[in-house]
Amino acid sequence: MSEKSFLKNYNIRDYEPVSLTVDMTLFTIKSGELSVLLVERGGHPFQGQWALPGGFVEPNETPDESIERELQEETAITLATYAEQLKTYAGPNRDPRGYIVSVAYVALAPIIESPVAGDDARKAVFIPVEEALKMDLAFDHNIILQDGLERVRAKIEYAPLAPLFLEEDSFTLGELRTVYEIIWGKRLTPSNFRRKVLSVENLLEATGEVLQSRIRGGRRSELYKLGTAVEIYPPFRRNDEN
Amino acid sequence: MSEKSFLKNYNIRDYEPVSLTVDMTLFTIKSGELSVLLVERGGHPFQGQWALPGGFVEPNETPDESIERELQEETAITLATYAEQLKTYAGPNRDPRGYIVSVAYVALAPIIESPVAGDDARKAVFIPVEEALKMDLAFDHNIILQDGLERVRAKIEYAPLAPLFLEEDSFTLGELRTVYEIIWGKRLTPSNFRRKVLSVENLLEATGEVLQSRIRGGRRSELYKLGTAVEIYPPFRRNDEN
DNA sequence: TCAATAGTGTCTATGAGACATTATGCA
DNA sequence: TGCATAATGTCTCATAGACACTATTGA
Repeated sequence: MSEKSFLKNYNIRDYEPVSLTVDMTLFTIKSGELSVLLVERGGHPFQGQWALPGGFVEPNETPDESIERELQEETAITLATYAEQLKTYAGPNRDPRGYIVSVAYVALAPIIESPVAGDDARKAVFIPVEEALKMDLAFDHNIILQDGLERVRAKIEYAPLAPLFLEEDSFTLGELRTVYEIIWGKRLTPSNFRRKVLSVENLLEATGEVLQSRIRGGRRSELYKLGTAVEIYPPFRRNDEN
Repeated sequence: MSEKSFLKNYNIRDYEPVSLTVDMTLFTIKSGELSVLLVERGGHPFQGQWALPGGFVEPNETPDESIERELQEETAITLATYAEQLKTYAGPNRDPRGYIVSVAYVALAPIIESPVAGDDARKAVFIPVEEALKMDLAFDHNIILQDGLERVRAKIEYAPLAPLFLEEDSFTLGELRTVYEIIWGKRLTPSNFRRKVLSVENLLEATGEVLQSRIRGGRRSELYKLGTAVEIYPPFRRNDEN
């Protein structure tokens, strides 16, 4: 501890301190649309404007721990969510309060019916990404959202993340396909999708069960759950022409 | 300005300030091996130990600008280099001096014969990555190096970055193939590699010239330079079994 | 001549898109 | 019966790996 104090005087205080925050792009699928969680800012700057949820990193936390805490606070209940670091946005002019470093994350969650407002009575709602991109978000959050969206679209090509958008552990191939269709914004041929996912070793595991209680017609489908594969290889492809 | 001062008192000082640094994994190919630039630390902590080059971000800089400055300082001359953000490493226990945020970058450069030592008289040398990974680097730099290496190996699959390891603007397909072979650590079939790179639209552009002055035997090869393509699609594949 | 590298061409296996066909369920 | 979704199967094209073969140079 005494050494730490000594070292603190060494050269670290020659530099202007900065503040560390985390921001997240929390995606879910709501009413058939890929949506992102936005909060209305309760304080300055950008008061009253919409922003990505986030907050300051506590002195005893890593950013990973901080984002985990934020996720719990925003979604109220403990969800089987997923978060990974996206990119860091920093500079002297991002925030009028000073030099702010924001470590941005991408997080995925099944639909949450009522995300709770934060401590400071912020409103929190899921907004379809198409709409959110057109809004004038606080800070540089439009750019962060754009980057986060691209990450999600790219990453489900080779990582088994799509099932995280589904509420149940077991799901039908049609449900899984719908997730891809919504995120990529294009239709996929059911038979080809089926062949593809089932050909990846250990990606899905058949439960042997069949989905009961269906709303509209159609053959009852088999239920699958995630297998042990950590990578989709060869990856799916979302674009041929693009 | 008065508003800024007011806002500064709003809530930003409720949080422990942190220090912002950048670190880079600067890769090059030296003597047929993928190598990374390491510096010997001149000051505490980890004095005398090897580390990735980096430094504190100045108050008026973004991390991107900071890494650009570091690159210039380390390589002395202005190189056609490339740098992109890798990941941010932060936490209360990474550095005995306090809470340090390090934004890590991946940078690529053609071989630099004599990288200069930094202001604090540090030694700077390129070390083959295989060796560097076995060393006990300062801080969490072993992890950063591992992550940077994986990024390079993955990214040359779909981004036209490999030519950045070559000194000249124009190069032969054999030279380009060798870059891939060194980075991936596996042999590629020359004819298949040729077919692959030439089939990607606008990836390479034939100069019409032929390489003169060859050391050992072999047919003289045509010279190519980078085209306008920003993406290699469909991507190269480095692994089938893996 | 031989060795070494560049460049061309061929065969084959794999994977993905397109799409037909059958199966099963509800209204 | 009609419609909707699930599941199976087939055809074809594009791509990549393996590899044979020719071309061109220096030693």
